[in-house]
This record gives sequence, structure tokens and C-alpha cells, in this order.
Amino acid sequence: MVRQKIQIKKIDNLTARQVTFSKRRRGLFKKAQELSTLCDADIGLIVFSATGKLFEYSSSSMMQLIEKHKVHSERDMDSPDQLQFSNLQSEKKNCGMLCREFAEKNRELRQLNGEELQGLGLEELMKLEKIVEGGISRVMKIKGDKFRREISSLKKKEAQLLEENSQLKQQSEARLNEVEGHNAIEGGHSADSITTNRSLVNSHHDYIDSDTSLKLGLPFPY
Amino acid sequence: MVRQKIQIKKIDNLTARQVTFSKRRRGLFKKAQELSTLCDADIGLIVFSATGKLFEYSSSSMMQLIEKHKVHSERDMDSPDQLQFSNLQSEKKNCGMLCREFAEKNRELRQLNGEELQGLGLEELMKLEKIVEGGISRVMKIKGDKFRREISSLKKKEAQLLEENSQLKQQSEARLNEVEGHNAIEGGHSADSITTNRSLVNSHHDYIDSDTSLKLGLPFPY
DNA sequence: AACTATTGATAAGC
DNA sequence: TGCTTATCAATAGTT
Repeated sequence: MVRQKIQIKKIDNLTARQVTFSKRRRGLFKKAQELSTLCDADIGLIVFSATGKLFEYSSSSMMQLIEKHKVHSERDMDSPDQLQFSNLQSEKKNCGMLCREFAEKNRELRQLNGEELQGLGLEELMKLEKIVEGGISRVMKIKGDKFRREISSLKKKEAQLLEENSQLKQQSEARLNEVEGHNAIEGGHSADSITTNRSLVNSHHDYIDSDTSLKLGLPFPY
Repeated sequence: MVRQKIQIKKIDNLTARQVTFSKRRRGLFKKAQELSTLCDADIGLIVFSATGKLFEYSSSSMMQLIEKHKVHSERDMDSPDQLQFSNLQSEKKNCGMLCREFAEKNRELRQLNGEELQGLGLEELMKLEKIVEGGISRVMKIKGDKFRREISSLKKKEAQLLEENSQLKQQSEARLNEVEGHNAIEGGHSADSITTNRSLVNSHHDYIDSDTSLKLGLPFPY
């Protein structure tokens, strides 16, 4: 439910931001498509998420549309030379801006990493601390989640193995009983009975072994 | 009023189509702007009306956006082109590399900030945690240093002021004594008892004064 | 991902 | 175009 109308400013909460991005992006694309259909317009929509993922819609061909856009915005350039020059210039400008943004991000990164802090004031430092605190708490939360998931999966496996073990134990005992029944019928000290006894001893020994290794792996399984 | 929801197909009536184009276009641009603000997305929207008129919106620079779009969609460039394009090509390649590096830095930054962590393994998470821990400890250290420096500077000032105060006090008393010395010589009452009384009155009066100013400054001090 | 109360967009009319 | 309003559509917050 919409409790109150939201402020149009960057959403702080990451997951909320992602959810909203996904919802509104779909809405926007739908409306672009509707407008193009209803009014016979040629529309191109390019959306880069904050993470750099590209989403696009175009009522015809994005390339054609972009070319058309270039033609429109470069109407006032008469000679191809000028146009070529302007392209190169714009590319360079582009690069320059990217370089600056890049440097800025790098600085941010180093500051988050605790470097280049001498120039900052108390206010800025405390803000930075808040940010890094938020970061570490989120990192630790995810780590905790991962640990818990791994542990619960291990516990599940353990339970399965215990179950399997107990079934094998029952099976083994049942077979022992069966064999002893035979022995009782055959009455005693034949070669067969000795063989059987030996294999029983072996299987029991195996069971003990695997149980021990389990206990070594998880000292307090319960 | 909306009697019924409209079909999404080309509007026959010309004027109705124009009106709808104008209305919906504005709505679309508004929504594009909102999405870009809310979710920190980079958005470009190009609309050509059926009559060929261009409308555009871009959250940053349409040219940059189109370049970014090209970098994304053109996985690889053609064979070495004509000489006249080589400059432009190399600039673009440059830009592409910068873009990728930039995206990488952005990712790092987000991860330090505790976002986009779902894909990481335990090892990576713990490494990240170490990094952020290092960051916060350095940030906190610098902050602590700043606090300490500010405090010690304040203490120094305090000591200076106290020193100044005590000197002024001495000076003042010395002058008082001097004045009373004159009075005692000129006047007829018992010098000793009067001096004592007066100094008492004075000090009390001082106290009252400063208290009053406090009350003026803070209307409801209690 | 599904739901729903609420805001927001807009078709029609003027 | 702009304004109004009844109605439909989008979506924020919740589950």
C-alpha cells in the first residue's frame, strides 16, 4: 500500500531501490511502447542501472534512431570536416569527463579504505565513518547469512547420514539374526559359520569407524 | 473522464492523437526523470513525433549515454578503418577501456559499501570484511586524532584564559586596595570594617549581574 | 512474487 | 494549449 507519496530523491535502502528500479523501469518501458503505438511516434529509451546494466527499448531500430538524433542535433554543422572535428572533440571531452569521474571514484575508494583523510574535517570524517560502518555491517550480515546457510546444509547432510547409518545398522542386525538362525539349524562349528562371523565383525568395525570420524568432525553434533 | 480504458492502437482522430501525444509525452519524460533520480540510473529518452519533431530527455548527457550504449552493444569494432577515422577510433577505444575500468571501480566501491555482495564466496567476503575493517579503523584513528588535537588546543586556550583571568583579578584587587587606601585617608569611618563590607557587596553584585545576563540569554533556565 | 491501498496519470469535456 | 474530473493505471509498502 502507498502510505504516503514518496520524495523524488535517491532511495537509500538498496533492496528497495532495486525493487523500485525494476518496477518503474517496466512501467516506463510500457508507457514508451504505448506512446509509440498510440501516436505513431518513433521512440528510443536507454536505461543504465546504477550497476551499469543496460536496458533498452526502441519502437524501430535503436541505431537508426540514434543516427536520426545525431542528424537532428547536428543540423547546424555544414561541412563534414566540422562534423568530424566535432565528433573527435566530443570523444575527447567524453574521455576527459570519464577520467575525472574515474579519479573521483578512486579518491572515494581510497577514503573508504582509510587513506587520504588528512584534508577532511570532523564532519566529513564522521560521515565517512557512518558510511564505512554501514558497509561493514552489511558485509558482516551477508557473511553471517552464508555461514548459517552452510551450517544448516551441513546439519541436513549430517541428519541424512545418521538416518542412513541407523538403517544400515538395522539391516546389518537383521542379517546377523538371519545368519544365526541358519547356524542354529546347521548346529555349530562348520566353516560357514566362521566365515559369517568374521564378515559381521568386519561390518561392525566399519560402522564404529565412520561414527568416530563423524564425532571428530563435529564434536557437539546436537 | 475516462469512460473506458482505451485500446493501445494508433489513435485515428488527428487532434486527439496530438493531444494524447503531448500529454503522454510529458508523463513519460516525468517518469523517466523520476526513475533516474530515485534509482540512480542513467537514462536517455528520444522521441520523434509522427511529424518528425524531436523531443529528448537525458539524465546526464545524451551524447555520453549514446557512446556508453555503443560501447555496450558493439562488442568489437570493425577492421582498421580509413585513415581519417583512426583518431576517432582510438579515442573510442580509449573511452571503452575507461568505461570498463570505471565500472570495475564502481563495483568495488559498492562492495565496500556493502552492496552487490550476493555473488561473493565466503573467502571473498572475509577479505572484504578485513579491508573495510582496516578502512574504518583508519578513519576512526584519524577522527580520534582530530578530536584529541582540538581538545588539547582548547585546553591550552583554557589555561591561557585562566592565567589571564587570575592576572586580571590580581590587578583588579590591587587597584581596589589602592582606591580604598585613598578613601581611608580622605574619609572618617573605620577603614578596616568598611573595606571588608564593600568588597563583600561588590563581589555579590558581580554575581547578581552575571546571573541576570544568563537569565536574559536563556528565558527558562530551570 | 503477490497483494492492495493509495497516489498518479490521463481521456474526455470545455 | 490549459483546467477539471471521473476513471483507470502505476506503484509503495507489506506479506
